[in-house]
Amino acid sequence: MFANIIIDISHEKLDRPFGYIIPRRLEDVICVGSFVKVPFGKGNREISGFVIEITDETDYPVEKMKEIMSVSKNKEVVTSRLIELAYFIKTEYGSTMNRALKTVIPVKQKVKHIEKQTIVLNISGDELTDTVAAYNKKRAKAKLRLINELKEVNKIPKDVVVDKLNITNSTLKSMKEEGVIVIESETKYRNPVNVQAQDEYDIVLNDEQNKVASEIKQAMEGIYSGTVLKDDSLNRIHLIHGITGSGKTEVYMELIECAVENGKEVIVLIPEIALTYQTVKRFTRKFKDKVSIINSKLSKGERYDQFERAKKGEVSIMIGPRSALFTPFNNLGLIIIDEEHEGSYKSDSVPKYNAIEVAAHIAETTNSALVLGSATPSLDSYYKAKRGEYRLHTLTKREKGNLADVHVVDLRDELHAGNKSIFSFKLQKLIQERLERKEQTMLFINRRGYAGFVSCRECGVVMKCPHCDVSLKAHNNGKLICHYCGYEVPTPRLCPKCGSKYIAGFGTGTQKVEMSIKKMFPTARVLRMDLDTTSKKGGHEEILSAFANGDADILVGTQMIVKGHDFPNVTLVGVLAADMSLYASDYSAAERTFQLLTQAAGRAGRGSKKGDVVIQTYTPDNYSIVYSKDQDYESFYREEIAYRKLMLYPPVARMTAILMTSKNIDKLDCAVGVASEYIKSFKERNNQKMLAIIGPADAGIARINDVYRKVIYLKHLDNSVLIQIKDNLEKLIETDGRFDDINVSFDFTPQGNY
DNA sequence: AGATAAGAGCTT
DNA sequence: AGCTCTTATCTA
Repeated sequence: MFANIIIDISHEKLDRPFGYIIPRRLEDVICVGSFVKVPFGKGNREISGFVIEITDETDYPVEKMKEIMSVSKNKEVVTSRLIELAYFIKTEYGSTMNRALKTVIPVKQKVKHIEKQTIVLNISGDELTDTVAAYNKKRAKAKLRLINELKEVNKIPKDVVVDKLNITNSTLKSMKEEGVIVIESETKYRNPVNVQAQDEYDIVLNDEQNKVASEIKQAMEGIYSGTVLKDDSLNRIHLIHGITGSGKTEVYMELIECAVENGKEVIVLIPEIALTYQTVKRFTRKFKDKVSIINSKLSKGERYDQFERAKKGEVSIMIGPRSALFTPFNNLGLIIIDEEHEGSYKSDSVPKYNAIEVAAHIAETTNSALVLGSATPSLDSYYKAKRGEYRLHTLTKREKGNLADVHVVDLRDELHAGNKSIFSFKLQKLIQERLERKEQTMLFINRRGYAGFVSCRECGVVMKCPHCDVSLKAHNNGKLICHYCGYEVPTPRLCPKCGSKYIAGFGTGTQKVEMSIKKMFPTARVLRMDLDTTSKKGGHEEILSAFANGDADILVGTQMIVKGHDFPNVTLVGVLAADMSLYASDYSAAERTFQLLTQAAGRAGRGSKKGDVVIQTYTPDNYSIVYSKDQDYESFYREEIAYRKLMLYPPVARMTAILMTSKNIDKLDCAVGVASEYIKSFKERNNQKMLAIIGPADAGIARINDVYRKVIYLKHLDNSVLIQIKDNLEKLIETDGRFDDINVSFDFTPQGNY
């Protein structure tokens, strides 16, 4: 017998199955999905691999074939269903089969080869060069790269975090042995959320919820009984558009119950940020120990255990972020994706899969229903629903409490009225009221750090990161930090260019808001929540529960505070600079602004008390601001989709971003030119009048970590044309020497800009 | 010539 | 990716 094996090395040239002989002694232990060790290459070095097929015939000469050495203890590491899914992800999103398999299996296998590490050097000068030479006899490429990096680094004083290097683990080990202090990127794990059985759960659905639930349940019964066909997406995929606080979760509960009663298993995706004890409790109260939860803070083992329990049938409901999609259930019947508009459902590392698309594929192959829910559906999903690809359901009534009063404040008027603070008079007055009434306030700002960038008022020079094309952000620990590569320097007291002492921060960040609040309302107890405080204190949950317990009067934070949390005592929400996200120059800026404001406004007045929302802006007439005031999704959608139609933007047309990066700017310029000429000639040759080519241009951030970035956008109504261009371009890139040292990546669903 | 660095090809 | 064999480049 032979086994076809995917070698555990992620490289295009090895991205195919290799045949191995299954020795007699292993015949009973090896199955499809086994994780094995095999001899590979000259010198027969021991490499791991996944068995993806077992067969008794082979094209490869048996006498040249090697034997499998050993099998890992647990027989089936990946189920056949997940191998198929990995193949889908590989072909759909472009990655090696090895990498696709790894995204799909429960335990993140150790990445053997290149890992990003932060290193700190405690040596300099000749000593440094000698050290590097000493431990790098063999690996020419790694060595060269390292030396180049280190030469540059030499200029920087010792004991300073210098850079993030791509180095192999063995090099890292040797460096440690050589006495170089190496700080590896830390991974923090926390204990899983404890699932405790609680008293029976208080659910009575209102008419509206009932209607939606029974419609979807009817479709589910149809799916399970086989009357709904595989490609009947209208019955298979459902979009629930329910305003904030309309009780989507109650509907989910009802649907989950229906699936469980039919002997089916359920996956519920919730954005990581909303995966708090509060959220999870609602599920465990109803479904008790049938529920399992995973989050990214679980250790590999803990996470693996939860997936094993699902595989054995010990649990039937899995709640988690994006990766919970890969729960190895044997009898899946329902996938729910809550807050489906959330950006976190799109993977940002290779393979860049979209959880909604993958879920749709899983639903089709496992005969399950897919339910998407949001108060502010993504334009993409709503468009599909309108076109009859998804079934649309709406919830218009707020369960308890009323929609808050939304006040839009024009910041230009405030300035004219002599208000120099970052809080409008209206907001100040309302905060004061809340403090007196012992109610809570949330203040939201779309930035972190004490201030934005730092510049000299004398000569105008802006403090920039030496490795990235972005300005450094000032933090109140006296340091300037690059938010892209982590580079940090102490804040200079004098301008490094002209020596002026008038060097100061601009803009407003969460820290500055916190300070200003404390100054203006000295008695107020303020909590701050942003990337700084959450990483320090080991998670946002701590801050949120402190706020929920009433430990503070005001919560100041970035995006993360507006997402799906339910604080009954919050009656005031302030959005300090609503336009901030409008300035992003990509096509979905208005969509994200509308989502953000609507979700933020939905935070106020969840309890019995009336709520107020203050939106401060310089552009009060912008439609994303006007419609969010009344939570008028429909009108926003109509205006936004008209714009997308006019401009040929997604979801009306398909778009591809071709991102090209290189350390060498001249080579990059040349390559980008070649690519763009090629696409233009493609357009001519094939008479593709509808193909729009934008660029090439610098990416939004033109340089990150000393790597230059350029981008070309393509738009077309027909995605297959874009794929054709991609295939042709890839061939060109492989053969044309002008693309050496150039990294090219294609993104077929670009969100935000590059 | 001899050493060494960059390049190309292959892996079952 | 990592190993080995091949070719280009450097040192006197």
